[in-house]
Amino acid sequence: MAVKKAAVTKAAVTKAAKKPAAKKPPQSMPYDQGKWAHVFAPRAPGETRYWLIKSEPDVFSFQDLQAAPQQTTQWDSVRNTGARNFLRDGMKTGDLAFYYHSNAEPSGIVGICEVVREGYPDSTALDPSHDYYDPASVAATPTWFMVDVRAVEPLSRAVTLPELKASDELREMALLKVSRLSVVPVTAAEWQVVLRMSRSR
DNA sequence: GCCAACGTTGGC
DNA sequence: GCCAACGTTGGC
Repeated sequence: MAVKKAAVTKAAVTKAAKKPAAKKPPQSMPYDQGKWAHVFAPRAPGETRYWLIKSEPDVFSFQDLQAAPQQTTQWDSVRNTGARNFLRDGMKTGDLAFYYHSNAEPSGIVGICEVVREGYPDSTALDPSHDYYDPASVAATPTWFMVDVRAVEPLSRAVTLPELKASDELREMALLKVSRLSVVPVTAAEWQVVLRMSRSR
């Protein structure tokens, strides 16, 4: 059963872009040589890494995850290559992830979940009847991947986007630096800062 | 391979 | 609803 969680298609009509492009875009490079190389680097024995996954609560909230069988779901329907690389090659079983509610009131980090199955082909991309079917992705060489995540616990208090932005210690947080990636890495230091914020007040 | 058009995310 | 950011597509 495939639940759409990321890359939610809006019914709204998108206006055509109209500004002349002036800049030249940075050359894209292999993900393991770019600024995210460290999240794909070999790990120390037993090392846990941290992530943040976004979902619109109207589509699939943290409460929905808690209510799911085994409090687990497939993190499917991601159709962005950067996020795909994190799902396919970065996240390992036992890693922890913040659960972020986007397009919410307020947007923010609301819970913690755990990776319980490492990247495997996203079945929604292979199913012609699915809204997120991608004919370019075939079973033998799948383009899109997903992981399974299980709810661990809600934060005792949600940490909102304005709070995250206001923190000097989170100035370099990927969530705040790179827009529109539905899966982003979180450093161990940032993880602790957010937890501390969630426990305050 | 370049780059303009187009599509999507998500904050505001 | 608007639009900045940025990824993808496709004509050439």
